[in-house]
Amino acid sequence: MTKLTGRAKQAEMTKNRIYECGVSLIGKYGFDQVTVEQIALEAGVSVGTYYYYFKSKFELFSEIFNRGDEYFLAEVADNLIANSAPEQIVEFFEKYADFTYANGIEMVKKLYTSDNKMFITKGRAMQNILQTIIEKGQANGQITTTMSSMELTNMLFLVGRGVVFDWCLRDGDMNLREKMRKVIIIVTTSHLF
Amino acid sequence: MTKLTGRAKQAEMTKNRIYECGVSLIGKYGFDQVTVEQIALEAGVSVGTYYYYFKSKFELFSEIFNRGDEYFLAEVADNLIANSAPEQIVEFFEKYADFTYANGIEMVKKLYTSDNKMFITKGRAMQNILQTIIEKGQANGQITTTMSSMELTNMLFLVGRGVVFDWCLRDGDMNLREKMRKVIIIVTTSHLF
Amino acid sequence: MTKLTGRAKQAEMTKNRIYECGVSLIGKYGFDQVTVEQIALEAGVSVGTYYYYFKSKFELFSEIFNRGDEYFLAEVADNLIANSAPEQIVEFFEKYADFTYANGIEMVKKLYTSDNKMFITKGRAMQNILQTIIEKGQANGQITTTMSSMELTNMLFLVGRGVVFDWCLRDGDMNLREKMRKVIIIVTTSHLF
Amino acid sequence: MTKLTGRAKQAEMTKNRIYECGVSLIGKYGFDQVTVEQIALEAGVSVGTYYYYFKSKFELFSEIFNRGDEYFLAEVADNLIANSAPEQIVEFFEKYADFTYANGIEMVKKLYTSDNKMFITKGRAMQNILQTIIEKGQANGQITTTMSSMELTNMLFLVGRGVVFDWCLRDGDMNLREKMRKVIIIVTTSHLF
DNA sequence: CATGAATGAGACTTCATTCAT
DNA sequence: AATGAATGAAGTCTCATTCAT
Repeated sequence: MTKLTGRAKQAEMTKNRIYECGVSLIGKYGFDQVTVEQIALEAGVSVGTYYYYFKSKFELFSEIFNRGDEYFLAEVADNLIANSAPEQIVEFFEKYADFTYANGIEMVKKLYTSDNKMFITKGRAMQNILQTIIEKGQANGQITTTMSSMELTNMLFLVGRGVVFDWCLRDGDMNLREKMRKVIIIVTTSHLF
Repeated sequence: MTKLTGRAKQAEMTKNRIYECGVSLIGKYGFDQVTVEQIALEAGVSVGTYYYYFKSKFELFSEIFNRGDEYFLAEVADNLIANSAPEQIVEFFEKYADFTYANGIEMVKKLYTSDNKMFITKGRAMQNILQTIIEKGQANGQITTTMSSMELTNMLFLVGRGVVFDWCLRDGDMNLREKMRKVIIIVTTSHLF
Repeated sequence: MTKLTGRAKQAEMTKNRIYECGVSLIGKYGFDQVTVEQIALEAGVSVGTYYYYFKSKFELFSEIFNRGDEYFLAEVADNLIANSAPEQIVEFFEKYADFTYANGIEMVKKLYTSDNKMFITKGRAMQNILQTIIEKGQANGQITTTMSSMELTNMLFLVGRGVVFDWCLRDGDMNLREKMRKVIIIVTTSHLF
Repeated sequence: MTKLTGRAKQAEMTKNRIYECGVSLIGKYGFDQVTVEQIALEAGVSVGTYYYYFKSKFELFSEIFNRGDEYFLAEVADNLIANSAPEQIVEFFEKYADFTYANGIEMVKKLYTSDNKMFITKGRAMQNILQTIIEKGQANGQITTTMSSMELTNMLFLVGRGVVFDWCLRDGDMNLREKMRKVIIIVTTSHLF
């Protein structure tokens, strides 16, 4: 089964190996603490090879985020089992918590920096999924229409990020999923929601 | 009680100057981007002098947080004018927003990094003030007792930080005080609060 | 005489393509600033292919010079229209100026570096043409014989290169042909020439 | 006699040591061939110290040129012994040749690159000295006035550089002073001069 | 109290060249 | 004839920290 379709496959494997090692190392020690040399060493390639596949140190980091987003889209979007919109929202954020948790605390810590413009890029997969849920909820009267679906989406993410940020601050020393659930429920059961 | 003239006063002034310049510089460019040499230069002292007053580069950063906490304690604790506990909570977070706002976006951005242990270790003053409000509210039935005052305090701070973090993400391009008010009201009017 | 079809022709075309792209790139950005990878990319071949045709990065640069010399020999040698030797010398250097100009300022800049041994080792074609003119001039008394034809040739080239070098220094911001003409006339009308 | 006036003098000595070693090394091997590490090593300091005194690798090179210019101004300007303007011009370029020669072939080679804007910076000491000579010569009818003093200055430097460039090409294998003398005499005795 | 020269480890990045396919 | 993945030495530069004065 290890039949290699020539160098192309080999190359992809190499890039993947570098990627995996990079993710792992950054996850363990943090972006600034990891050097390109370490990543290369861990991946069993030379520094030059790292730069053959990634233009800079940061590019690998970027890639992490992109892949994560795709993953989330594929796994979560069509697999919500709750019935009502508010319940789906809770479920959504539970998965968000799970997804975050799976990335590892150090990884997430690095991501949760205010300079990370990726959080607020419009049209991100996650945003769209949530907004769709909300719009359906508004359509059948389960969710307030005093705020727009986008505004509500933003607010929920804002709170969700607050939970994750808190989790980071405590170095993961709390149940992310539970806390997320609790907080989101409080918000979605407000008179004003 | 020695009247601060001569060397002692001079020394305090020097330390203060270094501190102010450090804050300003970090606020403008971020902690990692500012060098000790720059701070010293700006303060009109030598690198050696910097190290006479601060054990390391990070120690100045620490000091920023300490002073901020003290300031908050002195100004906010005894000046809440709202009557009910929930209203006081809203007021509290409005002041938190104002205080944050006053620190400047860049400064706050730098502070709002998950590596910043000071959110947990320091800032107890703020926590205590809020917890006291909550406890009074629980005592006279204005606030739920299904969660402990500490748990509630933490949750509120978590949400509050979520708002600030969001503000950072948007580079200050939103009304921090308004958003804070809105979100905190939603939480405190929840069935479960 | 094998009609250049199939592989042989293909190969020559490939080498030519690499050569052209190399010249163009070096002309634009300078030898040190251009990488083998860039040249290969521009030529639509792989790095490996570059090394199949050129032993090193420098070999392409060498080739530039060789081809230039050949070109000069073919075009200039038999096409001088002036009558007297001194006039032919002026005409010769006008063509040298034209030829230089045609190579493009950046290309020439790179060539006009004192490390370029090719000025001495190569370019014999040009030297020979000029020397022949001078010898004829000496033979019929138009040019001094107090210096050997070779010495005079070298001196004239030395001055000619001075003009080109100046042109380089001014980034092409002067009329190369005019200046060349002016300076060479001054030299060839000297009492001592 | 080795009394050190404190650190200031010590520092100056260090910078000078780095400078001297840099000049020497570049003179021997050429700018691109010398590394900062080598210079530091030779000077007996750390790489960091090199960068404490020079902002970049190139800055030392710059300094070489500047100091050379100053030197030329001080030594040559007021020490011309020839009487007529044309003779002074010859003398001037002899000194230019001597000065160039003293800098060492490798050094000069590096300097004689068409990218070196310093050659044509207006108001350079050397230019001014020569132009003054020419203007006096024009004033008392020794030099043509069909060209401006500036034009003549530029032309002479152009030729002078041609000689130096030739000397570089031949790796110093010719008598720079003699050749310079010869060529400049030819130019200054032209009908048109 | 204050200085600032000196350190040196270490970071990121580039690129000519090779070689298995 | 052609590919392009892989190499790794080498280079420039930064900066927190120390210490003799």
